[in-house]
Amino acid sequence: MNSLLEQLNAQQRAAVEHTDGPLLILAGAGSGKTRVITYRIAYLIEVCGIPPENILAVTFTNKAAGQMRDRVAALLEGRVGRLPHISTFHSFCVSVLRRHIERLGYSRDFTIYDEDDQQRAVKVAGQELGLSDWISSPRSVLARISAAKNRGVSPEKMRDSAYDPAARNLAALFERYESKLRQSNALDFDDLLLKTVVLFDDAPDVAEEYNRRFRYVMVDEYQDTNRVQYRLIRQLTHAQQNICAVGDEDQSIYRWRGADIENILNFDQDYPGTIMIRLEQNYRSTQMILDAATAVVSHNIARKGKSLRTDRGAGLRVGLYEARNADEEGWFVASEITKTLGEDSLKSVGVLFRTNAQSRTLEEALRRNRIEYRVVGGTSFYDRSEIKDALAYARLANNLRDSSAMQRIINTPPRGIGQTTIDQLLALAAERELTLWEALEQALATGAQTLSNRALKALDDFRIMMTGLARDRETHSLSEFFRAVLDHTRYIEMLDAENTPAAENRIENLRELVNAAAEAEERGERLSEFLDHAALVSDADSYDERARVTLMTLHSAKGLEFSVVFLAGMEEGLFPHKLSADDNAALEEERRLCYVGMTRARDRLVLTWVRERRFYGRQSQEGTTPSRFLSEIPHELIEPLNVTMFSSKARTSWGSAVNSVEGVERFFSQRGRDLKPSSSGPVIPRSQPATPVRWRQGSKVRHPKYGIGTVLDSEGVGEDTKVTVSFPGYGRKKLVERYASLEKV
DNA sequence: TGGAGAGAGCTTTTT
DNA sequence: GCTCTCTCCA
Ligand SMILES: Nc1ncnc2c1ncn2[C@@H]1O[C@H](COP(=O)(O)OP(=O)(O)OP(=O)(O)O)[C@@H](O)[C@H]1O
Repeated sequence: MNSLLEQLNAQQRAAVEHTDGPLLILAGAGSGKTRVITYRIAYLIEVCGIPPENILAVTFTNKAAGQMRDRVAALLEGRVGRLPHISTFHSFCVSVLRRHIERLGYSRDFTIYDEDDQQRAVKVAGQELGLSDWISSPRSVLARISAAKNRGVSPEKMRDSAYDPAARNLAALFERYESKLRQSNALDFDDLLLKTVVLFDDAPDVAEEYNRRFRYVMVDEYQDTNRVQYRLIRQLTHAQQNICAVGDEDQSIYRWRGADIENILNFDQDYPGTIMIRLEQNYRSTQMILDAATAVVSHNIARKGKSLRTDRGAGLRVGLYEARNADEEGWFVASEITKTLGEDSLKSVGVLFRTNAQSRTLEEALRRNRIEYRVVGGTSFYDRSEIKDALAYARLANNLRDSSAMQRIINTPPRGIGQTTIDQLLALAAERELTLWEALEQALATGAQTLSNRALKALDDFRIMMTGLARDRETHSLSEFFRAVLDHTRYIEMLDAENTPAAENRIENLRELVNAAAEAEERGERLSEFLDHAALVSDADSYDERARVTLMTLHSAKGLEFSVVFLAGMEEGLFPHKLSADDNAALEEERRLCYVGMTRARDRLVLTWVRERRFYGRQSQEGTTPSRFLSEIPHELIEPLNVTMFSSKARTSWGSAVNSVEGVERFFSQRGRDLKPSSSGPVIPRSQPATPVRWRQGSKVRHPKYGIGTVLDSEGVGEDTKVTVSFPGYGRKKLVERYASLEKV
């Protein structure tokens, strides 16, 4: 009990013991903010005797929520049966809405629309309004709709303040999009938050209920709350004011999706009597790392500044490596990881980057060096098309009004319902303000003349099948239901017929889905809960602390820590990203992102940048410039690592000269590009004169994943030969002989 | 209607 | 390099 407090420093303890009244913890990276929340929850339960169900802790990601849940459980050591409600903003809102959304005129089995669904809805809205041509990309329209929602702007408000045609078009689309979603009984991600706020406004009794229930509310990463989340927290705490918010203004990295740093800066005005506690001891990083990170973020003008110290000792300087291209960057990172894990196989390594596109090259390098790794984010299990299809069937069976799900699968597998037929249904739906399902029923009932008999038959078969599945949903267990879906829709049959390794892979994934359903069933989940889970746990390959090596974007890394961190792609245009270049506030956000990334490291931090980086595969950008963030780190904190690539003789003669970023650059400009790979490190592949004999153009080859394909081209010799092959269903692939295990047929 | 093949455009970051 | 979209043909 008291041992809880013993594991905290004086300020942290003060924060934990201050249980009642508003509390704000504003502190830098690695100072134990999250730890305070965790201990505070345990303290409230164990020492103050607060029932767990009266405590709510909100985080931004599932990853963070899961970690916090685990830590609280570990602190309580099973002495308390139930755990407090620890969840993300979004899943908290879903749990509220699943109970009370009827008050807003939706039904409780509402569907959560993902990005695909949203795009489909925008496109349909555009078609109905005759604005299809005006929409340059549905994504940008959606981004603006989302921004409006996060600011709490309704379609009506947008329309009333629209003075030019473009703004009026946008407002019209927004309005139609909203009515499409409502008609489909669907909410998008932003709605989950927004509708909860509206619900609490419109139904004060419900708001009261939650205020009474959650006597203690904790919010992690408060600096990244947007306006809607802010209002939600206010609503939840207005009665008791027992709120504990923690955050760090230097780690605010979600301004672009509406996060408002004013929320944390004005906290004491919102909650009179706020106690503010600052934590100034960093427990994570060495002095070198901390100094380097602080130096970078100090370049932000709009910043209060705070002090942070560490007892962890000076540590190693921040490594800096300049690579010729992204491949070499990958090889370098891989060889360093091999070295690191060779010294201590229990170390954790984080490989962080600005954009998801960087991931593939790095992954490839790790794979080739047989390093096990995990990727957080990116395409998750639930993003795969076959899984989405299966879930779309389930969604439609669950909610026949879900037009987006229906549009997705009405002709997958192909069942003779082509684009013309679908267009007619859509037109009918638009004309009579029907859902797609209702349009189908009406078309069948009235025997719409414009549709061929063959099309009508296909539609009727589809209707009968879906009605059957809707019934199965009620009579079958969750896993049986999914089996029925795959069976009755002949989805597996379609994949079987393809008879390719990829199709088998997809069948395997679908089996996995059935397994997941069976597990959910054991936990007592219903279909709608299962679907919520699939919609909300988007980074499904959630962070596994046991994994030695983890790849992810800087944004995903927030809140985590690694013994060794690689920050790849430190180049102007990439980081800071070129799209932030002419907006000072955006640039400062990039700099904070850099601070977040650097402070993830406990013992060692290595920054890498690349001289020539390819974008979209082809266009090679001529000569990149190292990121400005690199030059913002004092030279004495940097250790140039390229030196190790040369003989020890070269190192001594150049040693002092390269002890700076400029020095490294000068060094390489004088030396040219003839880097010699170090003898211990992995071999850098280099292209060789083309003498193609082994892979004749037009010959057939077999690939374990893509099946049989036709050779289009090959370059290089021996094991390094790169063969370009066209695989039916996959298109063109460039494969390196050594890794691809190609077989001649 | 649907498959294959070719071409265009695209990527910042996430719940 | 990848994916969505268009076009052509059975
Ligand atoms: N009093 C303490 N004694 C020992 N270790 C501590 C203490 N406080 C925090 N730590 C350790 O310091 C590290 C950082 O803590 P935590 O993740 O809670 O910080 P944070 O402020 O939330 O960090 P960030 O904002 O950078 O994500 C963790 O490994 C944690 O266990």
